[in-house]
Amino acid sequence: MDTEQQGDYAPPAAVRTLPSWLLGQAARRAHDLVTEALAPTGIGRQHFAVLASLAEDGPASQAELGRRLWLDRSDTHGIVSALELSGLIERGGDPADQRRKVVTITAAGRRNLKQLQRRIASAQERILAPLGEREREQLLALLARMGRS
Amino acid sequence: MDTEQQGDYAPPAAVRTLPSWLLGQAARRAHDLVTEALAPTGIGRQHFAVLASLAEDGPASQAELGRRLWLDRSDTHGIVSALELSGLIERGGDPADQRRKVVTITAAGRRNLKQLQRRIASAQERILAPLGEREREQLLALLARMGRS
DNA sequence: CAGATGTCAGTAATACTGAAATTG
DNA sequence: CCAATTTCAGTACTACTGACATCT
Repeated sequence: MDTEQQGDYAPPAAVRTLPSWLLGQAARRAHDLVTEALAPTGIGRQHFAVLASLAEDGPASQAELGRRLWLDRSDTHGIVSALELSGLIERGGDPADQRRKVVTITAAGRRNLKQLQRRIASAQERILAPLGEREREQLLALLARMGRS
Repeated sequence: MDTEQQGDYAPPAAVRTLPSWLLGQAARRAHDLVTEALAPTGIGRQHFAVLASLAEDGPASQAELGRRLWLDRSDTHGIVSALELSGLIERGGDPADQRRKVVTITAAGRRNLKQLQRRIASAQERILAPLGEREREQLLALLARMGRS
């Protein structure tokens, strides 16, 4: 209840100018805006990612879903379970490999996905609001290049 | 144990191109590199921030420290307690206001701070490694402008 | 037997909530 | 009486660890 950045106060330059700190602040703000945008739907960020992956890249086992989305196997299990309860995905056995459970997005899942994408898009808009069009492209290009090495 | 980004796998474009997702990935990487750089010292990121704030902006009550660093009052208490145990700060009563405890950095704290700053600086170097000098400046300028609205 | 998969229980780190006690 | 400060206990979310049973 105190973390909200206020009035005149600011961290010292030794903190405020750190790339890691600036990234953390921006990411936190982005996280909060997306979470807030999704809140009314009862669906979380990871759930959205799973739906998007299934819609875009097709059905997959849970383990493969985790690999696709860089999620822990253990966490993937929980997310998929919740989505199954909501009827947004189906979890069926794989005849070719009886260890696997093939996860497929349902019609309801696809329908829901579009709603979610609209909400998320508007959150992105708010996140990037302070920047102009050219600056947004710059930022995204720079961030995209920071993934490796 | 599965979150590590691997080989050919990648999230779908609907996720991979989201500003919020890109920020999250970059921030996570930055967080991990800083944490790793500080690990041998037994001192965390927030502890560093407290030391830096005290060194740069002078002594403060715990509540004011929290305001300066955008930390929760409750968490500030824990961080300050740990730093006191290590002898890096001192927590003394405020004669002018007996509710407050004035937190001051010690000589050992200042000495330690320089070591920490070196470690953190080298982490920043690794974080920004993929970018050129001009690009680094661009990125930081853009991030700095995303704090408000 | 090694390796992959799904599942579960539990931990760690961080951010947050709510409240009590003390003092201004 | 209201507000600020320190402190504590507990919650929520996310990421992660370790283990087990099942199957290839």
